[in-house]
Amino acid sequence: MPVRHIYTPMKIAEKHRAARQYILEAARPLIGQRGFSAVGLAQILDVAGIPKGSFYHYFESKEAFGEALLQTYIDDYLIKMDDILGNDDENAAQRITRYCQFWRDTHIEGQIGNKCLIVKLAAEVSDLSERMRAILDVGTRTVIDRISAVIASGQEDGSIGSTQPAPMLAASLYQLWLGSTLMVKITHSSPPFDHAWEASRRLLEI
Amino acid sequence: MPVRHIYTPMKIAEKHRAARQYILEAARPLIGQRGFSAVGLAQILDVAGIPKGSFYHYFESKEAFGEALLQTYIDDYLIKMDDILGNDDENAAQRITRYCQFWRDTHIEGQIGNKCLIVKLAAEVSDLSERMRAILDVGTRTVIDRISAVIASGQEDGSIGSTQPAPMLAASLYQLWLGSTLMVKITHSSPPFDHAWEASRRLLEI
DNA sequence: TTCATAAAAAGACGACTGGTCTAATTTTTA
DNA sequence: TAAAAATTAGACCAGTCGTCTTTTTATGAA
Repeated sequence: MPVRHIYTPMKIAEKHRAARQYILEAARPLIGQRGFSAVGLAQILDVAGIPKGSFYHYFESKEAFGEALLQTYIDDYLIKMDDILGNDDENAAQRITRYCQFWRDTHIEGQIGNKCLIVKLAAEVSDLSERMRAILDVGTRTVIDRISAVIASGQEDGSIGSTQPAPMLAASLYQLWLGSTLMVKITHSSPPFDHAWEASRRLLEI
Repeated sequence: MPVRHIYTPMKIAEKHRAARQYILEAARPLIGQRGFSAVGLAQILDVAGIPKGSFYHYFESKEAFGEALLQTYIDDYLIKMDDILGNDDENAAQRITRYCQFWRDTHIEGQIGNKCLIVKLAAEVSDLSERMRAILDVGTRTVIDRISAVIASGQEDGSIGSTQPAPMLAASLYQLWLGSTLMVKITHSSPPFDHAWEASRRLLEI
């Protein structure tokens, strides 16, 4: 690489990054509601206020864009998760309870753009793109690991009664809530969340 | 419309019904793998061996076709369910076990065309078509009701220990397995089913 | 400040696929 | 054989993703 002066390239790089972010933010509610394949790039870019022709300056392809979308969603989700599960004033059972409540709140009726992209896209994307599937794989594994850690600490502090292996309990809980969210989508009603919560309490013995 | 004689329309009606059936059968594996929106009518009709122009003689629209697809899938599924759950030689716990095993077998790796359309389409279709959502709503409700009935009989015959309300247990189980199937899709591995089964045993106390 | 150069945006464009509909053809009935 | 119905071919237009050239903007040196 040739020697070159350090001419602050911040402005350009910054604008580029910001535009990328605009596109991802504009896409999230659209794709969260209609799915990945069903939403065209034109519409996303229109909402983001970025010209169609510029898309390939920010993403290599629609699939690469989908990967970035999932990854940023998961990154954001993990931050929120840490926020909820990391509260050290509460015992583990209380933290799990808050997480379940957070899950419910995310999917209340009326909310249209903020719902869980994992629930929405898992079935569609897993058979569509190996790379997007891999991102979901790692992402859900991470989420389950964090739940598992809280459960393990609950088994120590006594707030969780079940002596089942924490990773297994965590996986079961995550699956249960994943399924309940699907049922909420199908039934347009909230009882599935009530059932998930009741079953969670029984499984954890809290 | 002019008066017309009753000229035995059996053959025509029969052919019509058969063609409709061909289309639905051809579509099931395609849509089961790639989703509803992602599969075009041209491809479905191509596989079915029906000219593209004829589609609207069999279905009013793609959405009406989707409704029929879901309804026939659910009807077929309920028949299989009755077959599995209706075996009177076994007690309720054994019948539930067989149903869970059936669920697993349906989603083993390698199987591509026969997987559960409800899992595949729930997230996509619920936000896309109110009528298709309603079919899924009634369909899943029916499935859960049958599971509930078996659980109730298991609580009577003693093979199921839990005294929780059967409808609630049934809903929880269904959600759990729905979610586990999503996780199997994401992870390309079967442990989610193992976790679902273990959690099912705990919830039912069998 | 001015200018040459490089980076980025713009939007038309191509090749294709989507669901739908009309006009023509084939088949069936009287 | 003539009338009617059922079926089909093909056109249609809106939409898809991705590419390409032109225009605009930003940059660093003189």
